[in-house]
Amino acid sequence: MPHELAKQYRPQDVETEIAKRWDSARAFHAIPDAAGAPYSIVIPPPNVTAALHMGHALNNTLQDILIRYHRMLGDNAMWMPGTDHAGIATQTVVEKRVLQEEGRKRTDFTRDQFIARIQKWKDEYEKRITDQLKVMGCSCDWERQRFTMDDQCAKAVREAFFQLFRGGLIYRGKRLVNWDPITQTALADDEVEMEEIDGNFYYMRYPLAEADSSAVDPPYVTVATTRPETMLGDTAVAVNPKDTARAALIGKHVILPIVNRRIPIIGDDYVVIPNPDSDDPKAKYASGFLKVTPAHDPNDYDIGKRHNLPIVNVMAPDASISNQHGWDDSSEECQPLLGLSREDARKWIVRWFKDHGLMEEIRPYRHAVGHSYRSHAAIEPYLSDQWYVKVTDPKLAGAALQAMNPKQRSDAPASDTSAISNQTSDILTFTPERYAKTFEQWHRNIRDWCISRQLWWGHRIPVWSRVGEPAESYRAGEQSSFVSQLNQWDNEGRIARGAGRLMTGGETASVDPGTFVCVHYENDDEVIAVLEKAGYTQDPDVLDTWFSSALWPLSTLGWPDDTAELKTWNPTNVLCTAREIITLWVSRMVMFNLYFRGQLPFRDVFIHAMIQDGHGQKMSKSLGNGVDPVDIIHSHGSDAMRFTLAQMTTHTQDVRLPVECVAPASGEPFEPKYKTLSNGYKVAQPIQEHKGEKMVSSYGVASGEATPTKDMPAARNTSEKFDYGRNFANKLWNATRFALSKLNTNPTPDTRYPIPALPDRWILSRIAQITEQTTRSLDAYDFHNYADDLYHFIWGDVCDWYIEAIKPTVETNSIQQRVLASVLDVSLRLLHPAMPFVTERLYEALNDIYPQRGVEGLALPAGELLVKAAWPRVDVTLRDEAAEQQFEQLRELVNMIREARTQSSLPPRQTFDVTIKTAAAVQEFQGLIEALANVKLIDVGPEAAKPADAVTAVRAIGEIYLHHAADTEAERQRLEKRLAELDKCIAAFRVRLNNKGYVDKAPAHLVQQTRDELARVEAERARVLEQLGAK
RNA sequence: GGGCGAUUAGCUCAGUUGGCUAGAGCGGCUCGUUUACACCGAGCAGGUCACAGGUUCGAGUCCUGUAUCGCCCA
Repeated sequence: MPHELAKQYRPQDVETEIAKRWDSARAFHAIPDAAGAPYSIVIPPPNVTAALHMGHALNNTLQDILIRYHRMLGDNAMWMPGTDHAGIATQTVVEKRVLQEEGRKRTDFTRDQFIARIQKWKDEYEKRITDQLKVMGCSCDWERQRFTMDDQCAKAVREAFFQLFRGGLIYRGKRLVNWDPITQTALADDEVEMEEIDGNFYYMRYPLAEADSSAVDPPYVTVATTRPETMLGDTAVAVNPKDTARAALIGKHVILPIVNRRIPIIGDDYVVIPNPDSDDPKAKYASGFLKVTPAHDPNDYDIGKRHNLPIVNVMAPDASISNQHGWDDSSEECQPLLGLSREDARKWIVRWFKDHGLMEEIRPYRHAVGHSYRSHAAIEPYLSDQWYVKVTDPKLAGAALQAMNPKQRSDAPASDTSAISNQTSDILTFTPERYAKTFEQWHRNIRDWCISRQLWWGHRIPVWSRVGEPAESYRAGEQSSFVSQLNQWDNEGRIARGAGRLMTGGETASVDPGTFVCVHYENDDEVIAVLEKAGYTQDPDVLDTWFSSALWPLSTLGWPDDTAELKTWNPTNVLCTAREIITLWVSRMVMFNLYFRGQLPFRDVFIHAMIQDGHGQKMSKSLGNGVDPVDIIHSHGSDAMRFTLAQMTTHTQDVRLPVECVAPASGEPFEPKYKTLSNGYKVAQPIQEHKGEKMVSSYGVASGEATPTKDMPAARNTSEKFDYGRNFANKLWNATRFALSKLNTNPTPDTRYPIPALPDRWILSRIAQITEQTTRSLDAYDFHNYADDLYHFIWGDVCDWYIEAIKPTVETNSIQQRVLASVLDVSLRLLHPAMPFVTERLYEALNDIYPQRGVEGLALPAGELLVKAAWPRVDVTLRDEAAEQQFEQLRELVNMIREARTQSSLPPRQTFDVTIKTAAAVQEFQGLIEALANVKLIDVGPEAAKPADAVTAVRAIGEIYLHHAADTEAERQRLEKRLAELDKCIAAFRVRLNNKGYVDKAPAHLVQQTRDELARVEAERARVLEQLGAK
């Protein structure tokens, strides 16, 4: 039964039903041993922290285009879906929520209780994300969906940790973390907000220590600092060796006031050389001497490592001054400081320096200080024990570098690339190429990876330890049965001991091999019981989220088991992601997949554009300028969103997407009113009003500045950008609707008849071209051109010209019907990866009415579902250059007539008599001209005579005359305008041809081409002049 | 501080290895509802390709510098 198609494409009528059909056909499910070359993609797992935004929509649209394309090519295509637990981000979001709604803090719960709360959040958002992807039409293999903390992934994480631990690639070390002294946890860098505050630069004098220093003038050095209280932990003063005025002091010492610590003056390039005239505030305010406090400043920590300086930590975890955490030379003078807050300590020390004549100057200084985005307390760089992966090892970073496509490496031999091109399966290639550099530089400058986090939500570190006295007894062999038990388990691969080395204060020290025990299997209760009985406890920390993400192409496919999935689809074919992910994630997947499996996780990396708002700002939750793809699907439909996104994304530019509000009751979109925040960002005002309707903007919701109510609901967002795709979907819909009304439902099945008419030969030739173009674009990840070419082919060639050209004949011409059906079929196939819903629906309608399609040179075997249909293959014989050329002539003549008609303000509906004077072989398409230009041809030919009262248009191809329509003034203006254009053109060609250099050096065919063009243009000019003369 | 990218029509963007009379969509203007589509059709207007040098017979495209904007890493 033919389905009635509505007059307009209404996505909401179609999308749900089509999604159900795909689902019940299990169209997205792939099995390892099925036919076809393996093709696979793993989704960059979205964080369960929040719902997806437009950036995800773009990311997943592109992946879906690739997967659907390869599925149609006949590959065994599998797209692995899943989500990421996103440790710190999710835990923080839930903590905030619980505090807001129940007034309870995390520490009011047990660890297990609180994890259960996070788990609930995860379940909710995992579902929401999955639903978002499904309404977008993402053809993921949903039966395989994974989560980075599910059992299968946990098993992979455990195995990976164990192997690295045993291989000596995991160690325990000290690190400065971002410490929040109020909540007493470490924070990730992106949880630290920079805030401008009004502070001071303090210029403090440290006396020189050397006996002869009284001879030096002055007998002290002046250090400049914004944080005087940290001076208690100073272990050096640094000078830039290039600083000629001060470098002489390198090697001498100073006595640290109050503490009376003798510390060296060292040379380090990091120190800024002062320059009072500089625009750079650092140089302007610098004193040339930098106090070095390795325990309390990240840069100083690095300097300390370079110079092997001691690390003196003068603070307790609550940031009060303390001599209990790594400060053992606190003098009598220091005693009053102990226990003071850092703020009070600063006051005390400033006063002390003033009182002792050592405070040279205090200058006001506005600068950025990191604050906890949770407690808003100033962040304290704080030294603590952490676990590391030794990614600097050649087995990790080195292997990743080796795997790069040699053509994309900076040390590539410039000339010889011939041997490389056919080894593509074993090398890592970036698109666009420039991102290879990011990857390479990261690995060349890589630092060991801190993998422990002081969190509850995540993979618990599988290491048991007993730091302190029990290690002694282990060494002494007191519990020999215990030790021999461990030895046995070690041999059996149930545990691994030691953690390489323990780094302290820039040095490394051996650790008793019994201190840290990694337990291989999560459910090995026997081992765990014995360890815990012996006083071991499991490390309370969890792993960095990226540790489990790094295993994603392995864990999702079943590793460490040697599954059929793993064998079939790892390496995957392409990873499709955003720029900042190259270092965070791509790098780690490459290192891990190579280390654990000896193969790349993927062969290609495609980096796509970023989506910004209409003001060029990155979309972010806090600015409320993100757009939920479901909002766009609501206003424009999924296909429209997908197609527009694909068309917008190019290899160079980020994309600006102006965001509009939708009034909830009327559904009308409008541009919101904005305001500018103190940090310079432009955001929508929290409450918006449109034609009397009041609503809360997404910024209002995100910032908490307004709360949606029944009378003032939250507004959806939209963007008129997506009109582009919506209109296109509608165009395709109506073109098909028209075609279906013209197709005879009982066509002759014969495919081998000749194709007589010019439009048919022309459009089939165009089919051959567009198929080749789109295929090439998709293979090159060139989504913009793929979409753009199809848009212009379908709208321009198929609708504006082909369908218009066949209107007079198609109803009675069964051959033409067959071509028309085939043209539509190919269009639907080519467009399906980008617009799956509407094409699937139209394919169904086409199947109902006209099931036998295809012509000679173009096989189009019809199946039930387009999602499983074959990508078109065209025979070279379909190309018909003669038809293309002729159709071009036709178009030119029709355009001339249309132009002359409009410009002379002639009624469009009136059918004019027309004479055409041209040498072109017009006879073949006279009828087409009449139909397309709405004219009646009176005379055609090279010698056709111009009637007396005709409007004339002139082009190189010939002249057209509209009878009984002379409008002398309009025509004269038109001819003069054309004359000016031609004169400009002729002048340019002549300049070029009069240039000896051009004629001598440019390729001969180009010179000839210029001569031909000039001749053409000059001939047209002569005709124009002739017509003007007649006026 | 290091790296990468951008600057082309009022707006958002194309412009493949230098070889156009520089393009598209939206917006604007003028016409038009003889049944595919007003989410439409026909036509028109609109650009010193950020700026300054350079290479070349020839530069939107390559090189150098300047300005502005953005991103990534520290």
